[in-house]
Amino acid sequence: MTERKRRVTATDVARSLGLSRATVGYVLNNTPGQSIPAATRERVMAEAARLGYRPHRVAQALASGRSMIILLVLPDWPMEHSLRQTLETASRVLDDAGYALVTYTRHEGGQARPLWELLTPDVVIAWTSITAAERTSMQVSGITQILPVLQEERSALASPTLTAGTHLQIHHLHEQGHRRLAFATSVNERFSLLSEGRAEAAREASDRVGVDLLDVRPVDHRDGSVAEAVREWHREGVTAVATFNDDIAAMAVAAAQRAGLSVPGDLAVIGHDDTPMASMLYPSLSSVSIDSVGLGHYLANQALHAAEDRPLPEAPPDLQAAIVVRESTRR
Amino acid sequence: MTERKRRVTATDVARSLGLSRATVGYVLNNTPGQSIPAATRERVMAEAARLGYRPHRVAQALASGRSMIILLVLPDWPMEHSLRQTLETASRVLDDAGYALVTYTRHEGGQARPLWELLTPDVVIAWTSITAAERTSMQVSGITQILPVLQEERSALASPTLTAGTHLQIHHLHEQGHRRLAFATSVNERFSLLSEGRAEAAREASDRVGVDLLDVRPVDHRDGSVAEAVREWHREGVTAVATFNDDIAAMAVAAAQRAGLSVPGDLAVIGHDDTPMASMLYPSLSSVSIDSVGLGHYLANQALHAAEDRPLPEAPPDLQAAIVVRESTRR
DNA sequence: TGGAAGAGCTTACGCGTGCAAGCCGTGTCG
DNA sequence: CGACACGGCTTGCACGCGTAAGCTCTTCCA
Repeated sequence: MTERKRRVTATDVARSLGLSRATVGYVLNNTPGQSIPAATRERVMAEAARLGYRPHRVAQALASGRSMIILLVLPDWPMEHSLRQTLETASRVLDDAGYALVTYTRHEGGQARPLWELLTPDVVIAWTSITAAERTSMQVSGITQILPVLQEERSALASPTLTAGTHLQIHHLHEQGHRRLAFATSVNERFSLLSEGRAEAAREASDRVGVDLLDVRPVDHRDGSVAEAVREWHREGVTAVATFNDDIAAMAVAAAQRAGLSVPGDLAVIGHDDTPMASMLYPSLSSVSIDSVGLGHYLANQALHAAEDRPLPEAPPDLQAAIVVRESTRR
Repeated sequence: MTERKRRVTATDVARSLGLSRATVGYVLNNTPGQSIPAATRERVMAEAARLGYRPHRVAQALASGRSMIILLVLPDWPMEHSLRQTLETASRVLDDAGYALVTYTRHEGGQARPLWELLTPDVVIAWTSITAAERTSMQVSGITQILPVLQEERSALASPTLTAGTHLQIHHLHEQGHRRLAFATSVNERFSLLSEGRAEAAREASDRVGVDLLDVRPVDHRDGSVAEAVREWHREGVTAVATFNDDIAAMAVAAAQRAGLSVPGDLAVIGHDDTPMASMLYPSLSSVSIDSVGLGHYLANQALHAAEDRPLPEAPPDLQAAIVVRESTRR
């Protein structure tokens, strides 16, 4: 009784029906090129259901050479709301196609055995730059499909999607009548890639719409750099700040309030990502909402193409970012 | 050349050395009960390294019946900072023992193929209540080790750890001289288990220290219920609010400010979980910091014991919660 | 009426590994 | 001098599945 229950295998189903395992396999997999009468098909399906047969994924993976697992390597960012939505969407799309999406956040300290060695995924999506060593490790583990998302070379996603919101921020501030702006990024090293990209986008957008971007700098609340930044901005006549994300925006608002400035009266602030937090604060934060669902679809499709060795569609995703206007920039 | 590189197998190593595969296997696994001279051991190790041999986890899993994967089913909460730290810790501990920790957040809509069917983990840790159907699905998939974390029956973790912080909140507010309190929970259904637990803890703690807990209610910023709550509290002489988490606390602070009340002057507010956000706001939020690292160790150890069929230690984890005093409750 | 075509199966191998059981040669002890 | 232990290996099966190749019997047409 303490003995562990053996799981039901395809052999059990076959034996119970007096058929061969192959036939059962053909039916269950709907293998093309086999002539099996509907009657037999039904008998097999019924018996499999009756016995509670579940294919053993591990054995399938070994035999077929495909694990039906897609591994998404995430950057070490706090998991924001929009990212979660993206993941959910991607996961659902992949699930419909029979794949499982597993997410993996790397540790600071570095893990001894990275997850791709254990899971043998069919595809790895690298939503963060991966080192040469990691790349080698993947290849040695037999992973041939490695999709970069943020990498320089093939960043279909990087430029348009991840910086479009920044352009919108600048446009919005300009529309609100602001002419002297600043951009605040994160001191967090992990964001550097994205942070740089958005800062650059802010410069471009400012040039284009004709406003002065007087300052771009990383700020933090712990070392007093936000406080300092806010003071300087005010002194130099900056009337609005665009930020890298909602966290930075929240910090900027708090610093302004501490300095006795009113938001948005003395300083307008706009965040990025439209975190739930943005609408919870006072003043509520204007922000940029990302098409996280669309992004999820895009990621999933990229992965599916790669998994089935089809060429990747080169068309950039049609993702929309949108300004969400709230109190922190409303006049 | 376009042909996919075959991966290096133990057979390759054996052949290249003129040894049998079994010997290679014994050396690589350090199998006890085998007498293999150091010289041979070294030859095998060297050759394996030279060829870049990596054991095929899938084959290992099939042969040994153990996947060395531990699946953590997470509630559908926003992934907070402390949770991330818990996961990192647990992941690292498990990694040292050769296990991989995979996290899985269930979808609202329900996924067709849950991850445990695809990964065949050795252990599933359910950090959220799982339905009977899910339990059956796991068992059919051959998973015998299912560890509940939040479940009624065996909630070694639930009561002490997840509600200790609430007691601290009440004590802290009492110490600060507050005598008429309220407790704000989340309207979010997903939190209900935890939410209820903490609300109950708040009642207990209030009784014990001798303060009046005048109101316990779920609040939200979207339907105006926070605003209403703050108004009523003020009218009834409530001077301090303890909350379910930092999000609720932030909402309460914002609502108070909107109503023209000062925090903490007119209303003191304390959060829970010590989110990074807590220190970014103005006024900064007092909160409760959880021993997330300790929790991670605890989870990992539970999983390890289960994975190796050892009895679970009944001793409750020695986890500490601590008040972090910031502006929102400082007089 | 003979042969080909095909329907409806089965047999058998491979995926890469863990591990029980066995096999040969040398040394030791009674 | 024979039995026996043991070091140092090898042979071989199992894990559960995908699937190529083959096998038998019927049908159909020249």
